[in-house]
Amino acid sequence: MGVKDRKKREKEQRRHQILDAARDLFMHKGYFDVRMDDIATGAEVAIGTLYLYFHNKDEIYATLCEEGLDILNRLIEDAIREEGSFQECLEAIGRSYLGFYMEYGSYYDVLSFVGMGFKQVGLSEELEKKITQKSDAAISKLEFVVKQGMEAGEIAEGDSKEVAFFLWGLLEGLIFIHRRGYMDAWAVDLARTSAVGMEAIYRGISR
Amino acid sequence: MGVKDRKKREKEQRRHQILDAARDLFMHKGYFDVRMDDIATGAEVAIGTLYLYFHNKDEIYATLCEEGLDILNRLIEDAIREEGSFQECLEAIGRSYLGFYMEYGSYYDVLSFVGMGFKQVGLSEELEKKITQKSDAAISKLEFVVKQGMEAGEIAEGDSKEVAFFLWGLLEGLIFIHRRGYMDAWAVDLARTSAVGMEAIYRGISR
Amino acid sequence: MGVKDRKKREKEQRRHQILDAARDLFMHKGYFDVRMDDIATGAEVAIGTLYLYFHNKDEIYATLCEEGLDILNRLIEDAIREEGSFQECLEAIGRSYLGFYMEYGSYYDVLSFVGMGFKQVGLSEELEKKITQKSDAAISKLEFVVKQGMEAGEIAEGDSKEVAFFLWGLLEGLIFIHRRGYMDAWAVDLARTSAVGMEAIYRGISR
Amino acid sequence: MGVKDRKKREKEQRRHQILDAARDLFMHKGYFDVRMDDIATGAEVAIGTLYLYFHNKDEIYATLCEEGLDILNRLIEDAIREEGSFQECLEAIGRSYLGFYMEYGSYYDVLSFVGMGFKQVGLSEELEKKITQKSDAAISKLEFVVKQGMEAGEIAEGDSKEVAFFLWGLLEGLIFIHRRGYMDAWAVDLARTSAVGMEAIYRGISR
DNA sequence: GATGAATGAGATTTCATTCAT
DNA sequence: CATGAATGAAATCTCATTCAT
Repeated sequence: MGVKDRKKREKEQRRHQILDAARDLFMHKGYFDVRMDDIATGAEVAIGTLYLYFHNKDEIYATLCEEGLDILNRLIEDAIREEGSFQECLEAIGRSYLGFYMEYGSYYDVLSFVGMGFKQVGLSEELEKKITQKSDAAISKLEFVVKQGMEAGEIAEGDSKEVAFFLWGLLEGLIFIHRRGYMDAWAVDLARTSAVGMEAIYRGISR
Repeated sequence: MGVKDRKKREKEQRRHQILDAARDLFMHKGYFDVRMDDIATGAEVAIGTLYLYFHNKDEIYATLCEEGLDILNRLIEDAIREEGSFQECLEAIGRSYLGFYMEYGSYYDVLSFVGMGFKQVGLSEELEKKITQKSDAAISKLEFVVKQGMEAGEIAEGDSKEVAFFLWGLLEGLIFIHRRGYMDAWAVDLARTSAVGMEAIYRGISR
Repeated sequence: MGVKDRKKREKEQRRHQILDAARDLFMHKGYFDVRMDDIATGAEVAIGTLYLYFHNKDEIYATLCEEGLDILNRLIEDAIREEGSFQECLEAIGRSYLGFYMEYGSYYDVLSFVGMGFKQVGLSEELEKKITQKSDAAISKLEFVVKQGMEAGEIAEGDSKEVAFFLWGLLEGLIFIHRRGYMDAWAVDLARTSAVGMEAIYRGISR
Repeated sequence: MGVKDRKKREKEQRRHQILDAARDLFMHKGYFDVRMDDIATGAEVAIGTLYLYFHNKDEIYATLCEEGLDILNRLIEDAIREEGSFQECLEAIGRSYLGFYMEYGSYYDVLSFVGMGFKQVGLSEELEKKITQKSDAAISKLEFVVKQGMEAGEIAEGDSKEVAFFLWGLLEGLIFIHRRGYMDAWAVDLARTSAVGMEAIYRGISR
């Protein structure tokens, strides 16, 4: 009994070791420059062990993508759940998005890579569907918040989808730029710029 | 003499053939899925010939990046040169940026890949410096425009760098999202969303 | 005491389970395409258990070969023991050989593979010796029958070894051809062809 | 012009180098124990070169099979073409078959392996069809000879297919036995045994 | 005695780059 | 200058065997 449990726990642990090592490597070197050898070394297991837990390199990668999206969605949901005005909600979402990027940067990189439209990462259609689904979920939530803001009269009427998209675009774009290193080079702060930008938009669309 | 000229012309032409083939391939298949063989076939030259014109695969790639950035910078300069109010200038820049993405999409993809922050492309530091330089040039121009707008009293005083960055961020983010296919899936128009978003920001920061 | 007996019985049983599973797999998929995992699954034991009963994969294979040869030899002995003329004896041997092939086809395949003359199976010298020994036993018996036939004046004098070999060759060759599927393709019956062929030879060598 | 010709000749030569090395290795070590490395070393080329001439290991193997069958068929045809009595023709065919085995033993091994019914060698259906076709051609020729012998009244009437099969079986079986090393062990000569056996059959079926 | 997770050597194949012609 | 056959390092994945529990 206890033995079985411990074994199961150990297996789970090993799986995590592998995913942790892989995430770290994918983040720093990108999908193509990570060798299965590297992951094995990083996880302190033999190469063969990797294939005991995952079918192939792509599956490791795919698993990381899913994990990342789950975290992101949870963060956004949390941000929305907290009640408050549209403005407060917007701020919360922005903080969540940035928070995900700052705290789970490795996932961000992993996900970006998939999203780039580079088809070489032979992800299964299943995963692609999952990613789209989970991303759609995030957009839906944002649009819902916008709609509520309009209905409450807090912001001007308009195409809620469009508004949701440019809000998302601002966040995504700033992170993208930060990721490339331009903000550090220009001594611009991501959080501040994001806050100021969101506020500008808010003022631009509020009644 | 005429002979020398012709030879030179032919060499230039051959170089273009190679770059054209490479750009097309990199755009459609991504850096890693393009083989030197493919480029040679596409350019209708022998594989060895590629190495007469470029040191290696990365250099071909690097040259394309530079070309792309040159075009982008030229477009932005053109947008700024046309005189007018800050608002008009902003709109012109937005249109230029989007225009670059729409008309020179292949360059955009190529550049995005570099921008991933991943080191996997293995580009030389020299190229990285060049790219940073040329990107910086673009930001400088944008910041300059913002500063002028502030000095002219058209928009509120503030950190011009910050404003420049979130304007850029909005454009970059919207393109990024569009590139991933989400806009098509949600039936949202890139140009319209961009215009509406920019206007919102403008209202948010104008006096 | 009963306990010890039961244990011994269980061990013997387990050994059989393993051999049964292995024979079945080797027959259907060939030596190289059978994994130790497959055998373990088929025998409903853990992979480690295989190594409690056999040193390695080859030993399992070798054991099956021995079993097969033992059966074959027993069948031939039975055929010879029945008294009668040389002709009757010859017919009985032919029927036995074919019977072995038809009823114990899995052993036949297993043995053929060894007989390929290829060293790739990597069997121990010990096994090779055993197989040769047991095959030699079969030939000896056949030669003895031929010699008796000559001495009895039923067939012409001659090199009894040679005669034994071409009798064996006919049987072996027909089975080989049948095994490859040519008889089915040409609608030729193995048993009949063998009988007719043996009879032709008999007539050719009988006084 | 001369240059092109020489290049072509060299390519053909290299192809032969590879096939020669491969045939030798397959003969001595069997399909599975031959590594692409071994073939490359044997042919004195780099590993990559192998893949310039053949798609994969199986294709090398397949090419050897075809070559072997072509040689065999040519030999049989030659044997039949020489006019003469059925008996003479039969002897000629036997000599040819044995000759193929003795002189082109490597091909024999290669072909036997395919014929064993081990499916692991992932030969294309195309090749399998070719092999069947070419083997069928050989059988057809043999049956034709038998039929002529019957019509000429040299041998007794009967099922010509059956007769053809047991003649083939005798040859195939003797070679098979020889290949396994039993003849050497028993100091029996293949050629003699074959000749005596064929003659016995001939006597058995002649009028 | 039984288990099965872990091991890691080793196999096939790819492709950027070179260099003799 | 142009060619393209040859190179060989390197990557992913398999599977017989071991050994701690």
